[in-house]
Amino acid sequence: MRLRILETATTMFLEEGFENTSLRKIAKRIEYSPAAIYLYFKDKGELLHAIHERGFSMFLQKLSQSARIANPLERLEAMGHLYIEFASEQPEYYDLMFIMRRPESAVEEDQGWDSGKRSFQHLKDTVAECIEAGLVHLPDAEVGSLYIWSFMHGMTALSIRNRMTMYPDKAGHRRLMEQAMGQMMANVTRQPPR
Amino acid sequence: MRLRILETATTMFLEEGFENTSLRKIAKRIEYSPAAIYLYFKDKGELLHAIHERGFSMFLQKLSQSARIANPLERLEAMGHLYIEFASEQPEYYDLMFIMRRPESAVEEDQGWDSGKRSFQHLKDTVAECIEAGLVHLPDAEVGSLYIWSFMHGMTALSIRNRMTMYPDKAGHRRLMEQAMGQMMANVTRQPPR
Amino acid sequence: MRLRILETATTMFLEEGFENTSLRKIAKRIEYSPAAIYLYFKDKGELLHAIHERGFSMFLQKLSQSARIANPLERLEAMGHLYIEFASEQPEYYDLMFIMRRPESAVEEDQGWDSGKRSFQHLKDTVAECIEAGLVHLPDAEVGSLYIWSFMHGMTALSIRNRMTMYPDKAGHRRLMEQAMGQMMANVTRQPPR
Amino acid sequence: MRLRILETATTMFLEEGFENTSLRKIAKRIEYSPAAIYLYFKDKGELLHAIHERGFSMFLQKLSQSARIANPLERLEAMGHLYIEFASEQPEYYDLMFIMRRPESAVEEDQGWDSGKRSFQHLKDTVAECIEAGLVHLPDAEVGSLYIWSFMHGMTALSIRNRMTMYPDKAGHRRLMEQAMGQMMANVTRQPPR
DNA sequence: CATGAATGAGAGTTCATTCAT
DNA sequence: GATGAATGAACTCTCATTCAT
Repeated sequence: MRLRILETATTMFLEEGFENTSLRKIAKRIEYSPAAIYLYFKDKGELLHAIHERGFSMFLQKLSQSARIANPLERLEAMGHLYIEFASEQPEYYDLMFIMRRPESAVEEDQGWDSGKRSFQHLKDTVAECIEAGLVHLPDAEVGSLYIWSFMHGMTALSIRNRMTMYPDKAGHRRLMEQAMGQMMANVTRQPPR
Repeated sequence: MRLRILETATTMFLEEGFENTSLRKIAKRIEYSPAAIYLYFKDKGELLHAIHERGFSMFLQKLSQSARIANPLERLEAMGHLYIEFASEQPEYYDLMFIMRRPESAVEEDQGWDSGKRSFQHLKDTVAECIEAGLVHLPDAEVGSLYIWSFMHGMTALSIRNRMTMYPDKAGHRRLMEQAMGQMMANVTRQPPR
Repeated sequence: MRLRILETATTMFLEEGFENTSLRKIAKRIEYSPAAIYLYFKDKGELLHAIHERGFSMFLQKLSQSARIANPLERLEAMGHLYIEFASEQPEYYDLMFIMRRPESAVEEDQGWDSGKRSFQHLKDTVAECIEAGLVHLPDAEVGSLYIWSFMHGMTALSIRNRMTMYPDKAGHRRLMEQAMGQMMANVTRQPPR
Repeated sequence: MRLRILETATTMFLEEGFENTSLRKIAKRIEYSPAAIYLYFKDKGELLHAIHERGFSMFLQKLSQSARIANPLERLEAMGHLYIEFASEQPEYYDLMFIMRRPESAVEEDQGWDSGKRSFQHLKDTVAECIEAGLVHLPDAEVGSLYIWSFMHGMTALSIRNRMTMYPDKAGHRRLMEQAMGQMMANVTRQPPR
């Protein structure tokens, strides 16, 4: 069924890369006929889209675990941890959602990216709260949240796309990221005036 | 000639991705026969590799413009500007060098990534100097430089791969990035104790 | 269907040689698309292998017609006739099985040649019986059967590969072969002492 | 020069097979340009033809070593040894001359095969002498020589094209062939009446 | 609901050959 | 006498997709 295809496809996208994953191979793996996939998805693009959506739903759910934290700074920090957690646990989804090239058409219509926007808005709100509460050294929620998100994305993207080979132990990346994030949070937090 | 192929290929790799760029299409675009490419490059991989090298050579040259700056903090800042400049002016190369999925084989042998490591080392040295001079609020050059690079990469990668559509004016991204970088530098710079 | 491809391929392998027979040409001849062949055979090698097996199955079946002959000498003679018959009726298969260059890999693993060995063993057994019964002038079944097989193969190979043009009437080759075989049998058969 | 190309080509035909030897590869091996070959040979066919001729010239020269032997039976036996010697020492030439498929055109015009015919004639003459002298148990020179040649060719062809894997030690084939030939000669030689 | 059969398009790559220089 | 540059045609093989059943 639909879910089965989705999961197999996702796994294979990770294992072999998107471009190297053909419908044929997916079909063979789940022991269905290639044609069967077309009963559930119009074409390869739609399959991709569905995975995309699923990924974002998981992502938002993950982040929402921080929603109940009252203190905005603590919430911000929690979001960071959850972000790293998601990227580490679901690199294939992360890649698909945030790194993989989007088809030109999708970019124009900004299709399937509202979840992305919502996430960003969520971050922005939290940052704004932090600023208002004077907990953070950022004069502008807009730029501030771009700054934070960029940093988080940069780390994960470098790791996922194998550009952090100066730290060859890939399993250790997560700890590294946590450390770097600690650094960032320390810098962002207002300095106690002497 | 060789250069012509290289440039066309680079452009096309960006436009369509590595996997979707066929030698045939490259050949057609430069109005050569597919076979002609093989006179200059052993195979598709070698072509990719050549572009890669060219990109890094341009990148290192760009960054080296900051070498003559004595003050390490100023140098660090200059490097940031140059980084953004490179990514804006040569998004194809940036993508190829830092974002595009690397063939598994290349990852294992860490082929063609020494330039990458050298760049990172360069950054690390500068950060270390800043720390030593007490110009910067980072307790550790290793993590500190990962932090800075991640941030820089994150911004450019989001922009290049069309994940910053909440700022629809793509031409304005560069200014945004400069602002965010300013923010980062401000946060990193030691606060004057009262 | 499968059989159709097999037969066309066999014919073409003979006509043009294995290396000169492309899947494309086979496909065109049977008015299918090249891709269709891959529905039935994994690759060109498998196609070759399938033909090979079919050939040997036909060959063994042909030879087995002699099995019921009790007298070993008569059986040996019958085998000779059947051998010539097969080579004349199925020169494509004969060529493929006994003459065509085998891919180096197949040679090393001795793949698909067990039938070949079985046939030879069959011959050896018969020769041994003849020797035991004193019907034949050969002191050794091993060398004796190599001798006989070599002779049979030599004739057919020369004919199939067009090295018997000193007898331009190709249709007459079969009769010639029968005669030569008669000669061989006469020589092999023990001479009546005075 | 011409000879250099010829020799390299021959060697490569052996090493890799005729179909797998391209002009490019030959050119690369002798460190000439592919185009250079065309200065010496009209096309690949002519190159092949030249090798063919060279092979036959070597073959005839080899066989001619037996010409001075007066006793026809001894001469016949010597020819056999020389035949095996040639096939063992120059399997690539033997293959080209006696096994490799001839282009249809060559077959029709019987091109380049006069040497082949001459060799056969030579054999036939010797056999005829043997018969006349009553040294041999063959009632007919025509069929008799076909018989002998077929046998000799069969052995060598089976060995060269890897159909004698029931004797895995390829180096030992030559001894085997000599033995089998001994057998044949014994059978052919008239039996002493009682 | 599912498949078997089929295909057109296209991939990377190699080849024999030509021709201006 | 030799080459560098180039190509058209062909190769094996994979893919996304369709459609009758």
